[in-house]
Amino acid sequence: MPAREVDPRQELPVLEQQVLERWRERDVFAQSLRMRADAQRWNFYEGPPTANGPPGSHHVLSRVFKDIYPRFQTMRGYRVERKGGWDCHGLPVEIAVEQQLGIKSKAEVEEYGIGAFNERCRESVFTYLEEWNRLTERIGFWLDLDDAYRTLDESYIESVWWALAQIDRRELLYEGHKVGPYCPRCETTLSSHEVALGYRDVVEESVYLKLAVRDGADMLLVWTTTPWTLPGNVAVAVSPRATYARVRSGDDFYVLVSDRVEPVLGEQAEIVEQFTGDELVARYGCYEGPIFAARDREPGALAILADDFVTTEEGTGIVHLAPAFGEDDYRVAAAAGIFCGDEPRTLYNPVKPDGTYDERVLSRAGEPYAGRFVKDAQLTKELIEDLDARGVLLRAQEYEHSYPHCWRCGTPLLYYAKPSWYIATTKLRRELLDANETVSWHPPHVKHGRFGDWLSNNVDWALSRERYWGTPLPVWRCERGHVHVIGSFEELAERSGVQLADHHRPFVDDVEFACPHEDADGQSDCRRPMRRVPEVIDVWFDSGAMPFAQHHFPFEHAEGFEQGYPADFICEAQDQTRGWFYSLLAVATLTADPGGAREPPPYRNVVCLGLILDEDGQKMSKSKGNTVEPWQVLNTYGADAFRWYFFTSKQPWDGYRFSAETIGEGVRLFLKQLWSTYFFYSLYARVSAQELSAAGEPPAPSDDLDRWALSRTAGTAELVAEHLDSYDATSAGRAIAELVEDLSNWYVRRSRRRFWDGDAVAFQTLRTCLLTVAKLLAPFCPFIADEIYDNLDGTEASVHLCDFPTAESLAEAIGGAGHSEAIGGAGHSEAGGGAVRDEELERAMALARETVRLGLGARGKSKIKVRQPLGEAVVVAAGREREAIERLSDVVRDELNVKRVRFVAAADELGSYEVKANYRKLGPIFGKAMPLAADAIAALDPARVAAAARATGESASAGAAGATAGDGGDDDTSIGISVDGREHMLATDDVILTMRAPEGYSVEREGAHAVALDLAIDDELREEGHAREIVHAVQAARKAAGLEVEDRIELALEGDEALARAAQTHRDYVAGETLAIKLEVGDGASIAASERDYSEQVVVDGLTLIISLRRVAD
RNA sequence: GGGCGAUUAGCUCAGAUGGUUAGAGCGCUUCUCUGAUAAGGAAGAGGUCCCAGGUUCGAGUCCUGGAUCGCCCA
Repeated sequence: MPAREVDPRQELPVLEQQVLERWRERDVFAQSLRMRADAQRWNFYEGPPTANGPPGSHHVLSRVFKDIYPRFQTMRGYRVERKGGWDCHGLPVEIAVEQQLGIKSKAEVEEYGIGAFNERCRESVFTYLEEWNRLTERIGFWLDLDDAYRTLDESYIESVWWALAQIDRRELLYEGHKVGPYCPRCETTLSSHEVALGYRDVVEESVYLKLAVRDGADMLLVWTTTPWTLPGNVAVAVSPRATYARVRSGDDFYVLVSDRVEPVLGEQAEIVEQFTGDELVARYGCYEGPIFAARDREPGALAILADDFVTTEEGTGIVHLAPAFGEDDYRVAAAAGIFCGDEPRTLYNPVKPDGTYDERVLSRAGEPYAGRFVKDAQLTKELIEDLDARGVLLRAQEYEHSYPHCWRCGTPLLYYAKPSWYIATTKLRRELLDANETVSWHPPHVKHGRFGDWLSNNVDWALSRERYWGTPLPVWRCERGHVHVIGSFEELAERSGVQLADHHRPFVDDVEFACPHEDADGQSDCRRPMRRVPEVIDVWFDSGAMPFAQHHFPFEHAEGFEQGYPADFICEAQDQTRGWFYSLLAVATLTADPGGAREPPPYRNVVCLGLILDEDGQKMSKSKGNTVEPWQVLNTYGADAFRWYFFTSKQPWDGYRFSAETIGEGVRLFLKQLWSTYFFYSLYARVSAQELSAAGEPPAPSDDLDRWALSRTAGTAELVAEHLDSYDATSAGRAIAELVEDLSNWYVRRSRRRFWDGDAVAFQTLRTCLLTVAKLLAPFCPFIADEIYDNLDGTEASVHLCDFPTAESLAEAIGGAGHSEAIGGAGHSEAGGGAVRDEELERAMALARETVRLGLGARGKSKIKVRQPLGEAVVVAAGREREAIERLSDVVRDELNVKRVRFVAAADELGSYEVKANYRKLGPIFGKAMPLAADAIAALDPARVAAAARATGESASAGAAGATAGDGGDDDTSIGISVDGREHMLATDDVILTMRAPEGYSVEREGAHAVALDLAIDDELREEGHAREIVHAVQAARKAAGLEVEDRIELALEGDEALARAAQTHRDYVAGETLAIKLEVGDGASIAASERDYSEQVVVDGLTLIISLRRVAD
């Protein structure tokens, strides 16, 4: 029996708070872990968020998906550790602190002091920790927050150092002088996956330049989208094999790639000569430079080079080279000997690390551009004016493209030559791709699409950051250039004699030790002091190291790490494709231990979530003010509603368009319907509590409706488990919704009377179904599921400590009787016992419901109310369908309110037919001749076809494989058509028969199914109809009189004679339905005004009725 | 410029392996039920399945090209 009364208008957010309180009291989460302590592991990794900003709706999305599968697998019997984690380091934190301090540059940070600055970072990183924890609990995300890993912890840092030392041992760590993406505000290089986070569409000025060749009047046309790089120009390049043209335009001669002559110069340009890029180089060799004047550059000849990287689809097919600002520029210029790649000082770079020009760059007027930020729009304008004044500008043109910006501070990135530490991930490309092959991606296209492509185009990982708040790069170097990577704190302490309590900057920067490398002579050790390089590492390496670093492996907890590796499941938004998904895989591959526990990949299944957009499809962002505040949703609709929306509204990788209202809709549809069913059960179970407990354990259900409900529930349980096993919460959730819909709108609706009557089997059935739904729903909506379970059963402290239901567990729940038979019984089930799952019955019920639907449709057409009984419904069905509906004909009869259900084998018994070809069957046979075959069939006599179909149908249902015609067309039971000189004997399913409405019946049909109602109403039926109307009217009167549903009454009915007669004839029925212990009918029947509680005159079926009633005390 | 995904009713979404008349929920209109009732049921209106070609007897579904949107990469 339900322990508590259920409020039909329960506010779910309030309920959820109560459930949360109960979880805390009963320590349910911890208990769910303890319970599975010895079970097989199923591993989950938490991708660490940063807590220096408040959590938003997109965090709710990822966190509920991170919850549902672990919760499900726990119920399935696995041990699922759920260690939380926090990403603590990195630029986001530093930037937040800089803003607090009103600081804008690295110089100011150093002035403030690295120690103090990092102390502020350490505090800032947990600013919103409390809110994160509160939200995590409130949305029902079970995560071990007390023992969460934190990337700033000493133990974590030491594990990261260990990993880097491993990587160094494999000779994959190196310092490179490369041109890479660089943020001039943060003054640090970024990695490619960070760059990927910050692309934005921008409109910028591009310029076409005309550069005079060394000898002669011809001018090379050069196009660039980055005018700011022109002061760094040292050469130009052409594509060696492309065709270039020498073109006359007015009085000038220009040189550019042939394909671009018209787009750049217009139609009037005249091609004078053509030659390849190589010939161009040979012909001209040099051009006049430099483009901009500089203090340290003399006018002179600059080289024209040829290289395949130059494309000819855009611009002019001639590009300028500024080796300090472009990867290709750097490579080509170095190869041409313009500077020495090993000697960075020979590289011409007029831009300082803060993104401003140095003293060397001068305007035409001789003014220095020093201190101006190179991407500044005003500066760009001045540069263009300057170019014009120098006579080298052909034209400037706005150009829209997407350009990378710093993912945290928004500053446009520069491609900038800077020494930086790299990991040679390109050397492991094969291993990365192989590991990816074994991962199941959801959705699958990520594997060979976005993620696979990314791995194929892998570039070395730019690891170092010239910043402060991060894991210090454990690289020490002596003046001879020897490099040593420290792999543990102990090693550092041994070498240096210094024990650090905190290995962050600045403390670690002061630690020195003697170089352990051999000196050049090979005889003695170097012994020169080693100092740490100043950089910290990319935070993405921190998070990628979490599988082992969260356990302080290999220094501690080797077992915890090894058993917890790899993850069976991780889940993040798709923006992590190049973020955490990559860093996890890369770090695992870099530190792999072939054949051991650390073999990649570090995860087996990835659920990749889409983005959250607002109602209008716009990306949510704080600046647009279109975010949906999670607390607002939680307080209004609750966590279950929020979760349910994310799980079931669509496949999560497709992204969401939503508003708070959208979520509310889901509540009404599903949660309220479930709650209402649960309320209904609880209400009557409590009313009938005494008799039910007196009756003891009810027998196993034998009623078809009960067995149907249980079978549907069992089938759904299997389906849900299957879907959740394949990470498809959407289909699983929708299956639950369909079940609840069936229980509410069919089982309960059909069984109401049994509940009023205290039918123990009905209670047992519905309780079992509801408890099963609660368990199925537990991973989705953990609050409402637990409330229902706790009130209806409560054997365990929580639904989350139960096993996930199966068809077998359901059989046990309703009494083992049927269970053993279920194994023996092969498919066909007989009434009375049998398996819980009865697919035959489910199909039959579906057919019966279809029949009812059609019958109600026919009623609707005829405008005869359901309350008016009719004589018969004629159902067109044959063979197995007929048997199925016949089995459930009581249901059909009752729903349609008819006296009889008559079956006809085919619709011609009712009326006339149309006959149509079954395209699906005949299409493959006739091919091109199909339209002719269809015409031939349509031309057949429908009645004959129907008769033949019936005959073969019967033989088919008797077990024959199909009717094969004997000899030609004279067989009575076969009809042949002749198409295109081909004979074909029609089998039953070669044609589809549909019926036309006959006279005197209302017919509703759909496909081959049809239901007709006999509309004739005789006196008897009419009288019964009146009686029903009278009951209806009295019930309304009871309600108007304010009576309780169980109140007994005295009733008097007076009025039209026909009504009075009907009431007399159906006296018992009327009295019974209205709970009247005394019923007077006829002229003068009434209760004295002083005695009655209520009286009214109503019109029933167009006739007058006077109702008076009096409540009788118990 | 390239890659991936999306585009189906006013809205949110379903539509295995190509098959007869493309579905559901919400919203709207009408009717109905009334002992779960600020619920439930039935019917109706509402669609160039983004466009154009192609393959096929037959395309929302397969192929090619294009458009729009989103994401990602140059």
